[in-house]
Amino acid sequence: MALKHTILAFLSRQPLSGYEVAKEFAEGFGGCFWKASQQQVYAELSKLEKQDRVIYEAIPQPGRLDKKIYSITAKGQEELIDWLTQPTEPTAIREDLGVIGLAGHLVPSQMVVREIERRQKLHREMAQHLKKMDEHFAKNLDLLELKDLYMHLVIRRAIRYQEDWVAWCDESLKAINRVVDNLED
Amino acid sequence: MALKHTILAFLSRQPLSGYEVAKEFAEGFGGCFWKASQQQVYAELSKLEKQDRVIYEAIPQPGRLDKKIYSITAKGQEELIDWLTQPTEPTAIREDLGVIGLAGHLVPSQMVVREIERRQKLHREMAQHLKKMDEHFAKNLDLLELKDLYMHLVIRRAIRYQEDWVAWCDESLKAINRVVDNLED
DNA sequence: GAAGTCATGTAAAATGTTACATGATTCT
DNA sequence: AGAATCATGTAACATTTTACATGACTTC
Repeated sequence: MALKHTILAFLSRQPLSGYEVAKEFAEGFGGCFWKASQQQVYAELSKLEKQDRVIYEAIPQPGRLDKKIYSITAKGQEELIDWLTQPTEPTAIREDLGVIGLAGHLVPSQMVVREIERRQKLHREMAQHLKKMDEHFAKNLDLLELKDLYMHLVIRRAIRYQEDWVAWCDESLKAINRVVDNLED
Repeated sequence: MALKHTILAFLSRQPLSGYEVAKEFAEGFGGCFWKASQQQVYAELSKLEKQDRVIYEAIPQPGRLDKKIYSITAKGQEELIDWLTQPTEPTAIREDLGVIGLAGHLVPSQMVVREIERRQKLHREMAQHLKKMDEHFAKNLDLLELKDLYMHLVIRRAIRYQEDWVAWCDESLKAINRVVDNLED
């Protein structure tokens, strides 16, 4: 399970509130390669706090709930490093669109085509968005310190992933059209 | 949730026993884009059976437990088609190696390099294996009927995915080496 | 004789998703 | 005035993972 470790990794860079951690997952770099809901984040943080992996400082805010600023502890960092030291396992692809490969013959090919086109557009947009996030790093590639280079590489991973989807959609649409045209002759 | 639908999709091609479905996930095309353990498969199948999405015929086997051959029912096929008709959502990438982008600075860069090299080798092997599975389809690309073309496209998706990993590893290793060399000067 | 394959499951624990709940502030 | 953002959570449910359990047949 990497949710725990991802949160620890966030906090190893800088102290953050639960709200900020959740936002990081939803919009930030974290969301490039891991996903977690707000509820999961709050639950995990309070668990980590009980285990002394993180501590928080409650900041009173006028007219609002206290903001809990979480920081990683020595114990937390130890565990994180320990985890970083283990070999990683490739994650299995879990992709709904893949089921079409098994059961696409049950629906008209036009529907498959339309769905692939829809997905292609989506992935194109995501790639675009990620590229914007990466701009700052990509521009100064030769000046980056290691810490930022790693960040850049993760975003690059996500960009490639999205672009690969776009290319696959292209390839697939062409192949389907070819076969469908053949059948019509 | 697509486990249910993936199993229904398998069965829409041909009746299978629980054991065979599980094998499909572990080794077959199904494993390209979805993953499920044997226990999950058996649990899901008996649930689907109670809901009349599938039925089974028990085949007695000498000196062995009965083999339960599951087939999809009309109701099951209806549900599957219904599901195929909905738009799919891209799956979030969940990838342990990504955490390194956030916390790689906590360990020596050599360790990061070694891990990326290890992963590159793994993905190269997986791509190789998938290409073998695809050979039969790739050879007869222009003769494939739609059903088999879809299958080919799913395998292609998986191949691209693995090859994209390999290329990213390459790119990343070069970038890290460049920065590390700079620091040493 | 040991390892691997065929064949089925149960049970507990960990994780993740969905829905609900509250309430002030800031932006349009 | 309504929507979005900041800020925290609880509870129920679904899903996944891990460990356990059994036993014959086949291949090295």
